[in-house]
Amino acid sequence: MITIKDIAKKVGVAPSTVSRVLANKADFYTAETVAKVKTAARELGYKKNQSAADLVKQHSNVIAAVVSSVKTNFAGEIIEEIQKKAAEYGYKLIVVYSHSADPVEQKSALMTVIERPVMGVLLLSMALSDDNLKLLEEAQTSFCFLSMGFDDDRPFISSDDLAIGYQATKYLIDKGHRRIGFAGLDRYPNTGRLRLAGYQKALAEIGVTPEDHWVQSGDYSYESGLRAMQQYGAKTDLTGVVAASDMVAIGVLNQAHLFKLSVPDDLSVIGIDGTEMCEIVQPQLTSISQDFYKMGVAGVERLRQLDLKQQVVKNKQEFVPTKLIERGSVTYAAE
Amino acid sequence: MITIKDIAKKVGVAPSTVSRVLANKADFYTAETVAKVKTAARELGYKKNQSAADLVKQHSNVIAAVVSSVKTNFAGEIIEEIQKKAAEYGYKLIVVYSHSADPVEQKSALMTVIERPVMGVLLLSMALSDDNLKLLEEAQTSFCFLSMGFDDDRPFISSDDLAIGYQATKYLIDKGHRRIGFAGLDRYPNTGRLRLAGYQKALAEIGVTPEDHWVQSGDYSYESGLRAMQQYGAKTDLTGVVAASDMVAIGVLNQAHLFKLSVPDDLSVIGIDGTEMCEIVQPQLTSISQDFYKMGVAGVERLRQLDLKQQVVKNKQEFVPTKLIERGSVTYAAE
DNA sequence: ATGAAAGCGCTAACAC
DNA sequence: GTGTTAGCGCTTTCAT
Repeated sequence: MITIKDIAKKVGVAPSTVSRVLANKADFYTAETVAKVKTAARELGYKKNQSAADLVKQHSNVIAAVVSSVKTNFAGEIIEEIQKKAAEYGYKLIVVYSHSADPVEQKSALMTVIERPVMGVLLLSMALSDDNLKLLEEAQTSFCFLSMGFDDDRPFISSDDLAIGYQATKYLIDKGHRRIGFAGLDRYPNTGRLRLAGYQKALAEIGVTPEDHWVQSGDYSYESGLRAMQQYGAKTDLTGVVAASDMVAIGVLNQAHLFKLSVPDDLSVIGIDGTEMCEIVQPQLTSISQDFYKMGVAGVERLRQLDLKQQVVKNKQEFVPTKLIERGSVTYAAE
Repeated sequence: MITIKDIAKKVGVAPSTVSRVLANKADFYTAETVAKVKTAARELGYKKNQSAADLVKQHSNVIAAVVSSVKTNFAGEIIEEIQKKAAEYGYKLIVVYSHSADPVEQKSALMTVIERPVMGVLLLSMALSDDNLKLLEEAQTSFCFLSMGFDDDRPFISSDDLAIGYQATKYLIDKGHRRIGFAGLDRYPNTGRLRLAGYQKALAEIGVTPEDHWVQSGDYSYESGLRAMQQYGAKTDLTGVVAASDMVAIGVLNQAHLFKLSVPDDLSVIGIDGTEMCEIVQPQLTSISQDFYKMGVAGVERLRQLDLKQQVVKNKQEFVPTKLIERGSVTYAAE
């Protein structure tokens, strides 16, 4: 491995000079030195060990994103936003994946990022176990949860999941639906519980108590949607379904299709997330869009504020607005 | 920041002892010491600086994946495989994203991983510019390209893209098609050129010369598929289309649908990749499946061999077999 | 079984 | 402008 010492020796200067030249510090050295150093670096195939630099500087410009590889597909969209915003500020982004539910794998993913110098960590749709949250809090690293809210005091930027559940359900109610299912929901993380609560609240307002089989659990995946619809059955008495994610909605759509049910005429379906998938399926999917752009940007900004120590985080818990986009999967209830 | 020194001071032992205990080195110390050290570590909220350890050990157990965020969606599948296999060997995985086409962004992504201690880097569907390839080669880091082949001597594990193009086209030909389009192709990276060559070869065998407008360029995205089909037009004389990716195929499908063309009756469409999307769309998509499982596993294995220095890489360039999965988007040509 | 000391590659005072 | 020195947090001989 080639180090600055090797360059220093070859050029006949001190390692510190090499360091300064290569770091483009203000030009406190002759053009000649610069040229010699840079040439030598190139010739030797020098590659900086940024970790060593971070070690002495006690600072890194790497943002880490820990992403739950949950079977919905919005992660890509938000990662792209984070990356773009990070690049604007000269931050790099590394991503590690974990399954939201398994604490051991969670810990491994978390450790991967907090055991090395990172400027901050963004947790994407992660429901961290208590142990792992403690780990993170003790790690002396800035962090912020994205796209998942909590009822304790940890920092997050998320959609208001209670509102989402409510809004989706209310929308179907306003279209005349009263027998409305909720499909593909993962009750374990907060997100799921809140969306369910919103659903129940909207139904309660019109005096409807959901029957047990109306709510079908799952894991936000396409398969969950398929299964939920299979449970509802071809002769379901439901006229509308709130799906826990777009992928679930598509599963419901396809299984309904297999049952020869027409969406939206026989069954209205509304998704959650507003991913690109909505426009790709037939019929196009009416969905509650989460503002992934805003979440990504706000996440990076927040880490940046902490990095700059310009200000303490205010507004630690922040909701970003959602928007219901009407497409073709919902219509008025029949009767 | 709490270091082993702090623990050492608190417990009244040397830092080296703390290091040994915490690293679970063979039990060359009393149970009492172990207990004291571990307790102190917990109490102080000690967090290891793995980078510092890597620095002295001159070794890391992190595999880095550089992923081109090209608009096809197989990356998730292969990353999952890599992660699983890596975990088996105790390696961690970090992922960085880049756009395949922009050398500056490529370089930034590449630097992010080679400037720190990594055991090896896997390049996923990345067409590295010459400059950046040189950078990588000089970095003294093991690497291997995945899911993209090359005609120089760099190491890769990929599907045989020429064969893919040929196989897809030949399949349509065997179904009686002669006027066959190729949609959504990115000619820039090798992958695209090879698939196109395979397509041309298959057509040449039956004495058909593709007309200019049969081949529609793109970037593997859904939108590319839409656009390609728009170019072909509602009254296209094509009876079959080879799509450069599943997402392109779906774009073609949907635009055909808008044109009131029935797939496969009016137009047969075959995709490439074999992603989960194939089963989700209507009609289900016949596609050439790439074996992402095998690529992920083989990539990790190869890095591991290099890491262990057990053997030099043989079989540096390796093709993994593809498989044509018949679903519902192709049928016999009409006439 | 544990301590002392050296050093990984780099940067940042502080000299000169 | 550039060299000297110290040290980031950790591991690893080599002693004892």
